[in-house]
Amino acid sequence: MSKKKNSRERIVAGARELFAEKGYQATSISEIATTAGLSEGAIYRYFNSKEDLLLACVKPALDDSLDLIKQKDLAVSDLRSFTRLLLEKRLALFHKHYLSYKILFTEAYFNKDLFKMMCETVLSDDRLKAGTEMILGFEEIKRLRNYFTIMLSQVFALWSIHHLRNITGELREYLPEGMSRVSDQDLLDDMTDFILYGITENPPAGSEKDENNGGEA
Amino acid sequence: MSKKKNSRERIVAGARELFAEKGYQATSISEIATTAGLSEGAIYRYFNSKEDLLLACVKPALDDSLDLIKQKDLAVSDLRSFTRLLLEKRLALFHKHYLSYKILFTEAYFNKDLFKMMCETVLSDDRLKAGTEMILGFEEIKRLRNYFTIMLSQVFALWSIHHLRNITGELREYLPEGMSRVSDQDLLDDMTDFILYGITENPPAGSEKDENNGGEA
Amino acid sequence: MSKKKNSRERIVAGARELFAEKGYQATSISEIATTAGLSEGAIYRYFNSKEDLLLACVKPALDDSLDLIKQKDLAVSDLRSFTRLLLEKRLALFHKHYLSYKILFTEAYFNKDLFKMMCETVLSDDRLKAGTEMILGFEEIKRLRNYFTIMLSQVFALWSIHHLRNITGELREYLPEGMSRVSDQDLLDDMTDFILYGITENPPAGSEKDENNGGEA
Amino acid sequence: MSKKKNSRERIVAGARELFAEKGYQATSISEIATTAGLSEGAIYRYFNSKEDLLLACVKPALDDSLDLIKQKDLAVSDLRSFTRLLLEKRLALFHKHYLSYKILFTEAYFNKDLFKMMCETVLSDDRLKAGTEMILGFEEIKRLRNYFTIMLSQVFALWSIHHLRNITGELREYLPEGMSRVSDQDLLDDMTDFILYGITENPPAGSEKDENNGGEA
DNA sequence: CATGAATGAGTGTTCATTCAT
DNA sequence: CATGAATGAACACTCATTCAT
Repeated sequence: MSKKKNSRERIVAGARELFAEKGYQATSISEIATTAGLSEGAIYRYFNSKEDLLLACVKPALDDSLDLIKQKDLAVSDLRSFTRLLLEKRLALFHKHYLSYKILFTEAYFNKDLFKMMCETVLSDDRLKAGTEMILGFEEIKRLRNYFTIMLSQVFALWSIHHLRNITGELREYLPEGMSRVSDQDLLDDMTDFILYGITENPPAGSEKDENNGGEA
Repeated sequence: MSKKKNSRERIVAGARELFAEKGYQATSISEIATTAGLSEGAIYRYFNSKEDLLLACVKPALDDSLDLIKQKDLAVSDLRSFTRLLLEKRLALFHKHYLSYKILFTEAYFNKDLFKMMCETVLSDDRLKAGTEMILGFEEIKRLRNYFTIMLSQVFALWSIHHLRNITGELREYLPEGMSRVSDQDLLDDMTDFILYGITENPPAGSEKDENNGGEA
Repeated sequence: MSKKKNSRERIVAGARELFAEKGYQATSISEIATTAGLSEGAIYRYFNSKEDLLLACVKPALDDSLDLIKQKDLAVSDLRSFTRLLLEKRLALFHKHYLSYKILFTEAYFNKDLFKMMCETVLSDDRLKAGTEMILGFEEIKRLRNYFTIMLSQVFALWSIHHLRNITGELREYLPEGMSRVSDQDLLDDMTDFILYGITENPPAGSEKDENNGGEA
Repeated sequence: MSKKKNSRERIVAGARELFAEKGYQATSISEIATTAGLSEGAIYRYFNSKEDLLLACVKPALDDSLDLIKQKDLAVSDLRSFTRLLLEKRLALFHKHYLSYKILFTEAYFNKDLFKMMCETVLSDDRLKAGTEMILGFEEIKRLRNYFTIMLSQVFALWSIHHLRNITGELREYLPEGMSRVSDQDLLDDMTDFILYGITENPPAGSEKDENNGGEA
């Protein structure tokens, strides 16, 4: 059983890496098998199809993602902490499941099942309801009209920053001197301030980041 | 000659649509030929390879994109107008070259040549220098540390919003009641305010068209 | 030991059903194993190969078939009884070993070993000699020239009728109203008369149960 | 065009031979391609799938078969001529399309589309209606109850004889001295007499075969 | 006596590309 | 300019068989 589990996990891990690296279509079962140290046929003992394997690669990330907003520790009282915590959790997910999210964001549009899985996780009724309720508790938010859309877009913004930091190497020859390597803590603080106060306003005294020394994933 | 040009353009237009719809790998030359009303062999009279065709599909969008920041009309004096104009130009590009950007954002990571083309356009020395100079002229910006990164991320945020609005149909079954269909003008105003003042601060009197305290979708 | 025999028989029974239903090539060892409630590997404890299993499926039918003409009760004095008895025995075999004959008639031509097994059983010297001797005893037979061929062909005719009766369900949509469901007894009587007197001559008085002038299906 | 047609026909002819020789499942596209002097991929320019090719192999035989009973020359006045002509036509089809019928009789049961094609041809309403009408005109037929079934079964009987004559070589080692090599004319005469009068009755004077010297396929 | 993980050769099928016409 | 037949390598997937346990 341990051997079997080992094989399955080796397959998934290798496939995830390859799918993220070269794309789903450009990755062959044969490559995945070689990476896992198995024969092609062996893959099909664990997965019915290449697509099944794709879904399996991404599932843990979506499961983890689903738990994000349910967690009790999101129930913080002030908007700044709430916003930062949300970003922090999201960034932690991007760290932990970087490859999976890379796969998701590039393949989901072309794969109906993946798209469905992603939507059902990200846009589940429960999540939306819980998120909306939390937000409605904050009076400081002045412009709610597109709050949902804006928050969603900031997730992609955060992803794009995280992703760019990860491919700095590939960008080096195109970027003048390499993008600023900002620490996670600084990035989170900056984004929190940005979301709350934009680029022109100073954060209110006493709300500044110095108080945020909490651990990070 | 006009016939030839005609054929070439029919090929590119059809290929762009197919690449955007189904992805590069999932689109066959045969399909493209059929769409263009030509034979498979005819494609190779205009393009040396499928990849060449891919690059050709995306080139006009990148060329247009390159002109964006060079234009004189970006030389506005106040930060709000500058920011809004930048967003507006960007959104206009997304409108005009929606299919091309869809292709870029999904294929560029997996195609070295496409990636290079995109980087050389988006991250060209000229662009960065010009952009940086403009920004340095505005004293209102309080937190410049990651200004570049943040602005770049907002481009992806804007793209994500635009894209989500375009696939509303596919999302309908996953979203509670359909995402708010905000007009381009409102979207640009909201994003400008968001970037400048965040979600908590009111814009300075007189800088906004409207007071948006309405409910949320 | 009883367990083992049990397993072996379960395998053979399941395989026979699957081979008859889907064909030899289209049936996988894995299916057979599942049907028998065993693992794939277990099959190879009882059979050296899939082909071995195929032969085992069909063997009992051939063994039974071999006994047919040897039996003493075939030694009847009149031709009608002899002919009918032969048909009756044959039909009984088709009933008892329907699946096996289905396999035989569809696979034997493509499988040398199966073909050999079948020929050695059906066309054995003993059988032919015994059959010929019996026939030579009947003076009523006017045209012996191809008696052997004709009798052999009637076996296939009988099989085709029996088989058609078994797949009535699948034929229903193609047949006007469903083929006449004739009882075994009537079928045997009809065929006997047909073989002896054809379709135009009435059987001699007293040699038939009934006068069949009824309509046709 | 002539080249193309040539290829298609070479593929079909080769496939038909291989399917008949080794069975559908046991024949690979690669073999068919080699036989036709083409690459594997080329097959798919002419047929969408292996199954399509199978149907194409068999179609001409079924088309010809469909025409059999429609032909005017079947409108003969006496039962003997009618019966013999039917057998003769059938045997001619078996000669002309021997390989196709071999395929049909071994694969049709396992291939729904083939089965359907065969049934729709053999059991078409028109055929049955036309056949029934013709038969009803003959008063000599004493036992009509299973006339349809019996005639159908005689087709299989005729097939089995024809087939056995074709595989005499393979049977030689199992048969005492080789089966009687009866000419087509004699076979048809014998079978006609058999169907009309069975094995015991002499045909009425003057109806004998000497009058049948007609050409044969 | 039985398992089931693993193999490896094979399957039907697709497709970018070439080239004679 | 354009065709479309042909290639050949690749693909996802299957399966009879083996073997360590």
